[in-house]
Amino acid sequence: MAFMIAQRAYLKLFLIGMVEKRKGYGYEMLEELKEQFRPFGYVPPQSEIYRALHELVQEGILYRTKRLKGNDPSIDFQEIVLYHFTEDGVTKADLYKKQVKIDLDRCLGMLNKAVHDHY
Amino acid sequence: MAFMIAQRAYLKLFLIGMVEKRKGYGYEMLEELKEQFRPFGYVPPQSEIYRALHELVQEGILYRTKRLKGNDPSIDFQEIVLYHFTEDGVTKADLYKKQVKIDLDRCLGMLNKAVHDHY
DNA sequence: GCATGAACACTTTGTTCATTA
DNA sequence: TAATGAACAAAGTGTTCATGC
Repeated sequence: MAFMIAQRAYLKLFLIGMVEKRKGYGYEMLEELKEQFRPFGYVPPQSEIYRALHELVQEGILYRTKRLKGNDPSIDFQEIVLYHFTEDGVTKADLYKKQVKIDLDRCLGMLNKAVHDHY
Repeated sequence: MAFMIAQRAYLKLFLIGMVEKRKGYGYEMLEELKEQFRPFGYVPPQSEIYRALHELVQEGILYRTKRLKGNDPSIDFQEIVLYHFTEDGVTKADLYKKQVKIDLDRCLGMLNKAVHDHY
C-alpha cells in the first residue's frame, strides 16, 4: 500500500466529475481546476491533466471526439478534444470512485492521526 | 507547491515525536511505526526511516550516539544508534513541525474537498 | 495565445543487497 | 535474527519542447 493517494488518481476523480457535468475538453478543465485549487496553492500541471485523461480513455471509461472550437471555421480553426462516457463508462467510473473513496478516507485517517498525535 | 505531503516529511514528524519521548533507535522506531500504521494498511519502509533519521541529523536537529544494546557484552554485541536532540534541536524541530502542520492542513483541505465535491 | 501531446529530466520512493566483531 | 546502511531500480511527477491553428 502506497503512502498517500497519487496525484493522478486524485485528478481523475475531478475529471470524471467534470465530464459528468459536460465540461468538455482538456485545456478548459485544466484552467477550471487551477482555479479550484488556487486556495490550496496547488497548481495542477498540464501534463498530469492530459495523462489522467488518456488513462481514463485507456481504461475504457471515457472516449474522445474532436471538434472545432468555434462555430465559424473561417475565424476559429482550433481543434479541441471532447470527452464523454463510454457505454459502461458510468459504471466503471462509479467503481473507480468507490476505490478512490476508500483511499481518500485512509489518507484522511493518516493525516488526522498526525495532527492528533503531534499538535 | 507539491501535490501532497511527502512520506519523508510525514515520517520525520513521527520520529521527532519519538525522540521527544526518548524512544531510541531506528529499528525500534520502525517496528513501532509499523504497529501504529497497521490499521491504515501502510507499512513504512525501512529505508525511509533511516533516510529520514539521517536527514534530521544533517539538518542539525538530531545527533547520534552508539551503544551496545544489552548490558552484558558477552551475550549481546549488537550495536545500536541512539538519537537525541542537539542543543538547538528542539527549537529547530518546533519550527519544522510548524511547517509540516501547515502542509498537513493544506492536504486535509484538499482531501476533504475531494470528498465533499464527489461523494 | 489556445490546445494537445510527447520527451526528457529529476525527485522520491521501493527493493534488494551487504555488513556486523 | 536484530540492526544499520547503501546500491540499485522503478515510479511518479515537473519542466521543457514540438506542433498546429
